[in-house]
Amino acid sequence: MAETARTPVSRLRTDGSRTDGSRTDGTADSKSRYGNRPTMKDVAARAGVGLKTVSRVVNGEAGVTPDTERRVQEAIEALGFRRNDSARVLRKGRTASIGLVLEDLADPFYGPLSRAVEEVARAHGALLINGSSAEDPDREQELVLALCARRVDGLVIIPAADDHRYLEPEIAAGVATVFVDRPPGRIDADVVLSDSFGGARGGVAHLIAHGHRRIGFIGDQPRIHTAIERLRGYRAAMADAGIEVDESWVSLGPTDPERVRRAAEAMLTGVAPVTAVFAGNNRVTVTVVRVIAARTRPVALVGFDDIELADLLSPGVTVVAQDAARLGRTAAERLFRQLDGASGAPELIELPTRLITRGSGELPPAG
Amino acid sequence: MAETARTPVSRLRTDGSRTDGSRTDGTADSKSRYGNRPTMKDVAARAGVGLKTVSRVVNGEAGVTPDTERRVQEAIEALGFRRNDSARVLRKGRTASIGLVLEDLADPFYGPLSRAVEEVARAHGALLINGSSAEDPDREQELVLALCARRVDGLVIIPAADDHRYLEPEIAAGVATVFVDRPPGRIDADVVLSDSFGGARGGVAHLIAHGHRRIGFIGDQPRIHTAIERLRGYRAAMADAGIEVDESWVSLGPTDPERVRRAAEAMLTGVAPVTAVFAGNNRVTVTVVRVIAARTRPVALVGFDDIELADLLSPGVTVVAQDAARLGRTAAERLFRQLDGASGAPELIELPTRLITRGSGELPPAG
DNA sequence: CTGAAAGCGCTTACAG
DNA sequence: CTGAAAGCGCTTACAG
Repeated sequence: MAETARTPVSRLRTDGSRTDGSRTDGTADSKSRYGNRPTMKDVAARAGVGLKTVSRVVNGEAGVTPDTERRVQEAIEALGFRRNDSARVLRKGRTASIGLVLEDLADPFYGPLSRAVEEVARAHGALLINGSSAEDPDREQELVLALCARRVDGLVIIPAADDHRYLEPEIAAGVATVFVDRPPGRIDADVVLSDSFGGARGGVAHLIAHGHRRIGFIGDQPRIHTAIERLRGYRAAMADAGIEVDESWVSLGPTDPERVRRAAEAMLTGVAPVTAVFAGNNRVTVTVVRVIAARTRPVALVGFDDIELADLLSPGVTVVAQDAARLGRTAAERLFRQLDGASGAPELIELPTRLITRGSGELPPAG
Repeated sequence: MAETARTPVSRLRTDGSRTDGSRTDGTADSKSRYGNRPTMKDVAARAGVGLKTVSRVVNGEAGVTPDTERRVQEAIEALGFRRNDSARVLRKGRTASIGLVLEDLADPFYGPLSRAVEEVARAHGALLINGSSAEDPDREQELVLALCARRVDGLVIIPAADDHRYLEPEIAAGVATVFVDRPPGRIDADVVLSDSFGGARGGVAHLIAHGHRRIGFIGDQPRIHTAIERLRGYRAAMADAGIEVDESWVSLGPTDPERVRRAAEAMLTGVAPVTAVFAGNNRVTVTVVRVIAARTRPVALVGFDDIELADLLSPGVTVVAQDAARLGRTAAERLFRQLDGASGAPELIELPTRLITRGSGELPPAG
């Protein structure tokens, strides 16, 4: 790492504010607070008007003569005044900010979802406070309650916990709440989900239609709702085709590469090795692709969630895609509808998935 | 989309607070504010103690008898009190929140960077307010100033604008600021960059070492600092090898697939077609991979930024990787050092890149 | 060990 | 058209 020191710069203010020593309220020195920023009171003093008049100008309210307005504007410019929204918020009761709690900011699946939530928030003049639960229920709760303490107007939560009763007082106190991707636990609240069951069932049926009968399922930990739903879809498709599932074909657990690799190797090398694998999410798919690529005998694969460059692999990876941006948009719109006073019963909104065939899911059974 | 209405739930509070009608201050009804949450004043009244004693208990300060503390705790539980950090912040002068402004929350390059910033913020007890500039200078400024109005303690900015003088009053007023990935324009501030020049130079030298002389460069728009630096690295490597650059080999512009595709096709089909391409960032690389895959004659490729599954393509994609997480971590640590009072001159910190060879960059020139 | 008063920087509800 | 007073829900600086 090269560290290059550069020319020192002054961090003193350059806007000339308060060179007149205008603080007149006799309070203790507050240099450390907000870097001693000018307040409306300072502006009022400089412009020779009342506090309320400054407030009117700053908020573009009617009822100020052009001349008065000009004098206030000049004082604002001269002092470099910027309204403290933190104080405004305290008085108004709405913070114009919402919280988004997801599993991991670094997971590409959540990028488009976050961006969609941000766009809706922006359209409503709200800022987005973002945090990762790291799939840890305690961390989720800690983060959610910290957001509530900041009095965010609403929360979009991709839950890690399976018990959200800790949110009941907050919801009762008026915090709008929408769950996404997974349902809340032990409370009733709005939730937007992809059709995990239907998507997985369709994906597995696709493999069956291409001649497979020994099909593996590798999914996320069983405490995660989507893992269970997708497994249920797998079992339904198998049952529909009259295939009995050998339990050695099914593996749920953490989605780190080592665990998934072991699971895949095991079901590909047993006495009744699978000829196809259904991967329960994007992380599983990526690892299974690697395992399959290292083997000589072809293995069919369908993955839940689309992944970048899936079309450029050989064969291309067939996936059950969910629309992450639409999940985020739908959830955020629902949230702002709550904030606008819509007070219907909590709803479950389920978005469809889409099978994208690219080759890996159309391979016939080997051997 | 299936919309399933579920059982209605009551949104009334379940914690039994204020069933005694304890609001005693005679103010106007404030039902709409924060959903009528209990305040320290309510807790104090219920526990029969002073406001300051409640504050002591809530903040874990010493000097409260066990008995008093117990009474206060009981009142807190009974009322479902949660401290309003929004009010606290107004008094304390620090919001314990930082802003992160990046180009696009949906871009996978920024995922690990955001997560790293979040972890550092979390370690310092701060929340992260996140927003996308959409590569629009006006939107960047709007977002940054909105964050300043909320009085975030600091800002981590991946700039879209090339003039940041609008930030001078804010920095002077004490807002800690660190730029990442690209330097600020027309102001002096801390900045953390990857070594774009050196990385590109090394990547192009790698292609030259494998026999290429006609090498294309496709990069981002020329107003983006990294695009210029990487092009400079390309030119330096070519000059080092005594190769004169034909300007038809160089293309800068937006990184949408159509533009990049046209640029790539043009330099691969001209009178002196290139035998290798250096791609200026992850989005360019992805499109160039697609273009190359559709052609019969092999083309060597080195891309700036690593991409997922790059190792599974054939050939694997050779890249100049930057450490996005380290960029974020370094910037955030620098930010909190500013907030802890370190008042040195602004510094430029440059992080090294790493060449990862996977095949595409080691192909010999075709034809 | 405890609490009343003043204040953070705004907006609200009035009164002129 | 304009502004003084009270208040949002906390913390600070004191005084007992």
